[in-house]
Amino acid sequence: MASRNMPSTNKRKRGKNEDLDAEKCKKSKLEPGGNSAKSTAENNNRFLNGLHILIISAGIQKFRFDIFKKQIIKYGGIYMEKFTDETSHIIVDEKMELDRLCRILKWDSIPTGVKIIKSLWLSGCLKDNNLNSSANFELDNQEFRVQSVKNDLLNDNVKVEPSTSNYSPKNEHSPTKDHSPKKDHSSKKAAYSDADSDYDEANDRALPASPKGHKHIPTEKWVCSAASSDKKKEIPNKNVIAKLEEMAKNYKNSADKWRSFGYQKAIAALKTYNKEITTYEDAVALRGVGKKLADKIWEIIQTGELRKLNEISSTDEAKTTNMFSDIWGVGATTARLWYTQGHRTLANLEKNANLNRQQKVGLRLYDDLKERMTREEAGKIEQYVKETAQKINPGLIAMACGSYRRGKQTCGDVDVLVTHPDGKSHKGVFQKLLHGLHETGFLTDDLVTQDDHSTQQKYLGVCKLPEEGSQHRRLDIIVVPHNELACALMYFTGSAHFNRSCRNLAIAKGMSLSEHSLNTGVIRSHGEKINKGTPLPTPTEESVFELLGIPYRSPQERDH
DNA sequence: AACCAGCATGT
DNA sequence: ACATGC
DNA sequence: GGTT
Ligand SMILES: O=c1ccn([C@H]2C[C@H](O)[C@@H](COP(=O)(O)OP(=O)(O)OP(=O)(O)O)O2)c(=O)[nH]1
Ligand SMILES: [Mg+2]
Repeated sequence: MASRNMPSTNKRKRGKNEDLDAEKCKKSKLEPGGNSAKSTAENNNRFLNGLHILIISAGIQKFRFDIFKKQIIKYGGIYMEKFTDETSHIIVDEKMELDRLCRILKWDSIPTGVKIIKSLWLSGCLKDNNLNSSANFELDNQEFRVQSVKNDLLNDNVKVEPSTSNYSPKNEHSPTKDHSPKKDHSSKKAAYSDADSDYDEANDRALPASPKGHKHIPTEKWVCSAASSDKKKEIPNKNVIAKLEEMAKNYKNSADKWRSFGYQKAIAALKTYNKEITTYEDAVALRGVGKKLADKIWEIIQTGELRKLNEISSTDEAKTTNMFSDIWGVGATTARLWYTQGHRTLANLEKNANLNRQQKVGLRLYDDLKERMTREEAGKIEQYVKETAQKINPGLIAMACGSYRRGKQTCGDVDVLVTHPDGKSHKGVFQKLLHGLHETGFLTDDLVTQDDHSTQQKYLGVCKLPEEGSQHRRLDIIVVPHNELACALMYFTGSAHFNRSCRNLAIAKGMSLSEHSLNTGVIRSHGEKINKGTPLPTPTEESVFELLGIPYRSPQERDH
């Protein structure tokens, strides 16, 4: 990411890249949540002042990488996205070798005046709050460097594996992989071209790929119609899914959202593939599962464990940031900030960290809000909101969507949609409804709302049934105009994965789908919408499916 | 190397 | 602008 | 992370 760039001879390019760099610096200085007195004091010790530091990401975990980045800026250094002639320090992984570095940076030779230092140096500096000597961390002397570079260039085809010492995961994998092919993957891949109906990248592929003997391609060709409807007692690949979900969570909480996204997509593919995966080939044939994930899946199948996961999960960082991220209102950025500030426990957080209002609620109700409720309890909450709404106006429609509408046996929260058939009486409902729900003490805490309710579209809060032993539960309410009901229902029913699939399909068809409308004639340029397009009439959910060109799916079938 | 959904609210 | 969440 |  922050590497592969121009030879040292090049002056930096003007324009885009510089803007980006400047942008990044600005961003990182705006730390969320404010800082404690302690860290303010730390900020004054700008021991990295004037240093232009480039981190080579290869071999360095994203988690550490991001902390480095943030801390460099915090302590007065300049974080560099790419190598320029201003670069003073290059931070590399402990296992980095000079020839590899040269290839990464496309260097013919090593520039002078640049220190190439192992990352432990930076770790030490940050730990000691001091610019330590880098002598013990610099890579070997120059003559050696130049030579090794030359050798590489001569050899031309340098595929030198960086993993010289220690174990090499790849090598441990490949032999095992060879045991697997009990299958001839003759008709394995992609027999069908589902270009037209590519409604979910992961799922569309998953099904067609599975039937080795199934001649039927009938309607199941679109996972849309059959996908998640059947609840199984035995979930195939359960352990694999569990491990990958942990990986996804770890990466999410280390702010590597796209890596997490990749895992989640693979998980979705596995869930849709209703059979036990037994071979590497099985796994890699799934859309959304590439070689690296197939390797990991294979390892889990063979050993029941994933070393990479054990490695990550055993770290203090992962444990702590995962715990912090379970607080409502605390995401990856804040969790990691608190970690780098030295916080390790929830109790410590309460006393010493800087929490916003939502996070204080989240922390206070930590245990309750982590739990899912039974479907039955969710039904009672829906009913409570519905009755309160209809006391205000009997014509109001209120229904639980989300996991409840999809028929799940447990619900993480209750998502209530409110509208009115006359197309206008939904206005002003928030004010009255929230007042009604507060009045009885049903709502215990607000998380996201609006003071004057003038343009409010959603309410996120906490409620508690008036019953013995009831727990605090998350409640989401949206109020929508009746002409947006279909799209709002689609959105609020989900699942989130399902929504994103539909929206991806919409993009592919030159449309755009949101909770408000399905627009056509959308023009995008460089990923950005130039023209919002025009809303299509969508009287029913069915009409949305039809306009998207996919068969209707009941809520239960949208549980991806 | 770009893309991976689109939006509301809080700070 | 960014973080967080739906 | 994967796909295009
Ligand atoms: O990133 C998201 C999250 C949610 N939603 C939609 C789909 C989802 O079904 C609905 C409600 O969100 P919630 O987080 O409550 O998910 P859920 O499907 O109801 O699951 P849970 O049982 O955890 O509440 O909002 C999205 O479109 N994108
Ligand atoms: Mg929900």
